[in-house]
Amino acid sequence: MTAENPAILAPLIRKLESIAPLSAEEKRAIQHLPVHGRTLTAHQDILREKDRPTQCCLIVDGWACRYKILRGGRRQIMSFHIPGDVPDLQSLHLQVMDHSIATLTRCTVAVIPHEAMRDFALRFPGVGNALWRDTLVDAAIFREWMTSNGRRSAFARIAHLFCEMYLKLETVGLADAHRCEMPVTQLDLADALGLTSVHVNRTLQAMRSQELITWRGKTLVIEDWRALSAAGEFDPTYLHIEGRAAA
Amino acid sequence: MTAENPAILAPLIRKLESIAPLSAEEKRAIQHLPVHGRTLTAHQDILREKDRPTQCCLIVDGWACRYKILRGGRRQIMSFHIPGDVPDLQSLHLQVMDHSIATLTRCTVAVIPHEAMRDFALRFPGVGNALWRDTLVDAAIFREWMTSNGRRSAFARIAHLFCEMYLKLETVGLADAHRCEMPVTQLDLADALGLTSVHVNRTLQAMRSQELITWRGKTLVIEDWRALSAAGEFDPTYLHIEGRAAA
DNA sequence: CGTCGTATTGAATGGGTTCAAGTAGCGTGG
DNA sequence: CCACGCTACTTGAACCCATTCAATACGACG
Repeated sequence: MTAENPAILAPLIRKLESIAPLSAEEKRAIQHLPVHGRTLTAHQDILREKDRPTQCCLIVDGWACRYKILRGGRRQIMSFHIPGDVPDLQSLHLQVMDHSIATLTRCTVAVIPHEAMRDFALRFPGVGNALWRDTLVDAAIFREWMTSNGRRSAFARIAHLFCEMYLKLETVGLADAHRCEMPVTQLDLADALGLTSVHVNRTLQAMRSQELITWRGKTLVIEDWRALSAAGEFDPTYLHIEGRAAA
Repeated sequence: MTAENPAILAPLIRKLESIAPLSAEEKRAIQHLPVHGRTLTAHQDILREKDRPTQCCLIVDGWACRYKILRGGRRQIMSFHIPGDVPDLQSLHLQVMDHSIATLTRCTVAVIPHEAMRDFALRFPGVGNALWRDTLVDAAIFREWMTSNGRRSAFARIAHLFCEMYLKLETVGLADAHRCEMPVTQLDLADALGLTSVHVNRTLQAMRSQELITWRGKTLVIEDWRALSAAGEFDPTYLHIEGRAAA
């Protein structure tokens, strides 16, 4: 029951290396985690509120999100997840899911039993700390989204999110030159930012007409990083990326 | 440099016991953590954005909050903290503060060096796990506040917050009979919920006229828990309190 | 008893929503 | 290769929840 394919764990290694250096031994150990891969179609639940999972789910390819549905069908998306992320890492310590997790695109995921994760964190406390650290960065991102939803205009919220996603992708080697994948719909964006898709649409048009971004197909290009990050009041400190300070 | 007064660490023990059982040995070890107490007046910063703290700060008495100031003086309060909380626990793993922490009332705090915290978590992995778990519950609360700010009406946001704070206080033995301290101003509430104090005021009046709450001086009474939690769509699952299920 | 922070009230304004209709893009199968 | 059908995107106009600005009342404390 070892990895069917060593490549399946490469995104996790890249992610962890962006948090803390890994020894050769640690990398080898990660490669031997007992995982198995699965392919999921777009818009498919991975976990649902109230579930009690016994395994973690690493995103190998594609995008996923956490979300919650409220009365009346309102949806709040709480985070977007990209290859290398383990969106349900928290389930190691919190039995019950307080939100759902779903794919946004077609996804390849790797399933890792809790048991294996726990053993691993004990045998390699350095990696365990990196994992804890990662959940703390996630929390910082939640705080920032809370701030956006509470105190920023629609224009600033969208700008801020684009800057954030670009940097996260760049950090794990999935973007450069201010160009990245953005395979979500305007409705997904609206539900992440506490807006309506109608208003997201109008605001994106303003953003395009000011030549801050291009977004066609599933590719986002940030045409003017300075102006966009200024509009979003974006300060990357909260992402805690090594060697990256305030804008 | 041991605790000047064993009582100073009692709130931490009560909090940790609400997360996981503690052995007698663990309790004794906590009592011997090298802390020293400080008293702070209301509205005083404990830590500021960009600080690089080398110690943690346990709230022994009084209320504190995390917050961030945006351009134009807008403020977002990201959490309220009560006795037993260690609002800067994250600084163990994240060097730079991405937000500030301040007192809301007169506070007694206990300062604990990072070093001592880390040693302690290594010697008592059970307690270390409880601490990690606590940061994950904090993250769940951030997600819930994000959801409030994004998708709930002013009325529901206030109702939701009151239910949450009451339960948190009750869990550590600081409230019962639907009555608790709420030593914050309407402006603080507004900045936590992404509203203006004017609108908070009007919404509180509606809430009072429906006889859901009484809030005079610094004491909140939830007169109708059922109605209030329904109005706030409050489901305590995200607080991950042992033995407490959905409403 | 004055003073400063907090709470309250009124009226005008506005950012974002709602509802409803129409258009473009794209994968699929005939 | 085009017709079909679905989903995502776009547009317009009316509406509303919450903000803004400004003024007044309260209340705790020295």
